Amino acid sequence: MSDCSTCVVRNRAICASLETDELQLLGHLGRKRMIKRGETLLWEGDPAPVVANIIDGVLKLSVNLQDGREQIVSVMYASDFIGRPFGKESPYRVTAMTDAEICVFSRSSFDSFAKEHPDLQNKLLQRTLDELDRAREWMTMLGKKSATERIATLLVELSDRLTVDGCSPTTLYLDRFELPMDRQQISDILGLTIETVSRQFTRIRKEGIIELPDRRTVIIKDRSRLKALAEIA
Amino acid sequence: MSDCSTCVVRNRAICASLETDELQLLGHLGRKRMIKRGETLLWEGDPAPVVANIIDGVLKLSVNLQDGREQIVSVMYASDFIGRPFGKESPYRVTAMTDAEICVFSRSSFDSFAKEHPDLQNKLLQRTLDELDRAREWMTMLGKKSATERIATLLVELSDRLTVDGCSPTTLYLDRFELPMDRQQISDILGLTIETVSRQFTRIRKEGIIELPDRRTVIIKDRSRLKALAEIA
DNA sequence: GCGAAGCTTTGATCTTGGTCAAAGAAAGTT
DNA sequence: AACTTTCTTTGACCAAGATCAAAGCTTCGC
Repeated sequence: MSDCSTCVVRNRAICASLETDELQLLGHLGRKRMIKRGETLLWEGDPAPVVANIIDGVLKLSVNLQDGREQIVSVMYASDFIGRPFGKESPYRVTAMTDAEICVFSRSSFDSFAKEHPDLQNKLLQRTLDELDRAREWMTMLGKKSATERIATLLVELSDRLTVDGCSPTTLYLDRFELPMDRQQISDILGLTIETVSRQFTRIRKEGIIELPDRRTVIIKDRSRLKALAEIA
Repeated sequence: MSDCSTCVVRNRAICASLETDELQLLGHLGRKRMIKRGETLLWEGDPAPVVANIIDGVLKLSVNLQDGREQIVSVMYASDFIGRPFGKESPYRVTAMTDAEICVFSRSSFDSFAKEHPDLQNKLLQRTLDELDRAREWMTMLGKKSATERIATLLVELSDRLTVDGCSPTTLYLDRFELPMDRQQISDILGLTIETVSRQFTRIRKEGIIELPDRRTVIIKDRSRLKALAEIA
């Protein structure tokens, strides 16, 4: 079991909808678990035995094609909810992009707990609606944006979502952060090739908008120009 | 008010989660409404005053960019649910692609009804999760598929979703149907240009996979080859 | 520290799909 | 029916990004 009251994502995860006593009940069902970078939590087509809250780290949801390529359909951060409650198997593979800490529940026990807590279910619905909005924004990117715009969009999102876990205000943007993924994964998120990703990084670096002290670190030097690049035409 | 018991989508829409007497209560809140092709039901950024079930017809959700172009992020069919319950404004524009009939509820009355009917809310959650899966499939298409694959994918989806409204079994696929959208709209769905769409139509027509007796009609002559085309690599 | 294995970057070339332009076909109007 | 308007197709050309290939860098193991 987990001690929810001291959980760093207590107020941001779906658990925020619960009262203290209900939280304790849920806590008895959950279990903290570490997963290492690269480890896969859920395989597509699996009867999805678990759902989870992300406490720390970054995970990806991906659709893997027969020829070995993959499209990453979502990148999830601390306080996000993972898995497919109620019925259905998970249609995606869920893999850790960084070492991560998650709070797992068996699907069946979570399902029945949720059925008895409409507030939780309501929160879950709102989360899912938000997730849907995010997916559709991504669709617009894939449908309409150029390579440069895609890179800029990703960097802006990361600098927003990668804030130090716990209690940072949502207005905080990071000007320096570690990429939770390599170039290949960036290309799989953005629907580009690794070479194009690399060339675009070089390009906006040469324009002085960002710095890349090493392959994983990004420093945003000119946020307003980066944001302008991320916008469409 | 609407007479839900005779509604053609009664068993497929979210209303299917309700008992007869609850259904009557909801029916008092709903109102049938016709909208004409091209008419916009909801504008992006609006305080989204309504939610609705589609009874008949096809509607699109779109993100409209400053330069007048648009990305269509979803195409919705009979029995689908439209709108953003609980809070938030609608981030998309909702427009009829064909003449359509919908069952509208004011957001506030629907919200409070849903709060008191967990089954309905649960159904709504499952719908939204399904919708999310659909959006992510679309993302994979936009990220990885070629122009030909995109066209083939859309035609397969339409022949599946455009079944005669009411009570057709889900196994029915149409081999002849009317496109609910023009070439421009197809290009806005698939993230292509209208010229590319036209060329790809011509191509698979010349290969004998489909026939195009007029600009709106599609006849699938060789479904297995069309399905093969829709698959990746 | 040396070598192997991975990443990442850069370069050269090619392809797909975009852009620009114009002609054909339907549909709507007078 | 003639004319306008709108939608669709086709053609010629272009460009963004993909592909193929090779060279630099890191990282890791010994």
